[in-house]
Amino acid sequence: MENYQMFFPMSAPAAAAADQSLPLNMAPNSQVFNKFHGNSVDGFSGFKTKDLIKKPEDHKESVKSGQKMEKKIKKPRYAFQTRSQVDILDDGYRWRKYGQKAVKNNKFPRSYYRCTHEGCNVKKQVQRLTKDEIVVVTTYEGMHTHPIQKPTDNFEHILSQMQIYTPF
DNA sequence: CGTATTTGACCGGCGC
DNA sequence: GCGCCGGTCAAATACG
Repeated sequence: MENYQMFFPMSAPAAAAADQSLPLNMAPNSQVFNKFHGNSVDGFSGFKTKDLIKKPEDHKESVKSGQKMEKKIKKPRYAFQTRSQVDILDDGYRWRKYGQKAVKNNKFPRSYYRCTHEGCNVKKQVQRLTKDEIVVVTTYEGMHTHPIQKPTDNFEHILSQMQIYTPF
């Protein structure tokens, strides 16, 4: 694959609309991307939080008696779709691909990614719609527990940091 | 040479 | 119990 460098208009794509109880600190002092690539019209065509989750959670609790667990919050997943020609939507985090499966009723495969930060088990999956093959659905699962580590952003960050270490 | 990606195997849940 | 299905693992491979 080629390296398509995409810039996302928002720094915290999915977790921004997260209504979870997790202490999300996606990118507190982070940056604002304004350079969106090409597609000026409707970068986002939709945003649905838990609509396309196949199953809420009917899992039996790991604990049976004595304690009650929040059965509401199990695995928060946030999906949003983007119009893009490429699948790789770089949102600023490092993702390592760990799987790819074909989806039923869809001729395009679905890719599974995982955040490569230690202790940060955020997963995401990228899927393309058969109906509109320019629509890419990205589903996030979990919350990042570390600041963003976008290379480009880091560059600016490093530059600003350098001013601390250099007398100029 | 170290790291990320690829890709078939594997595994657990669920329906029949 | 068996087979399908969705998700993950891991060894091999590609890539810088």
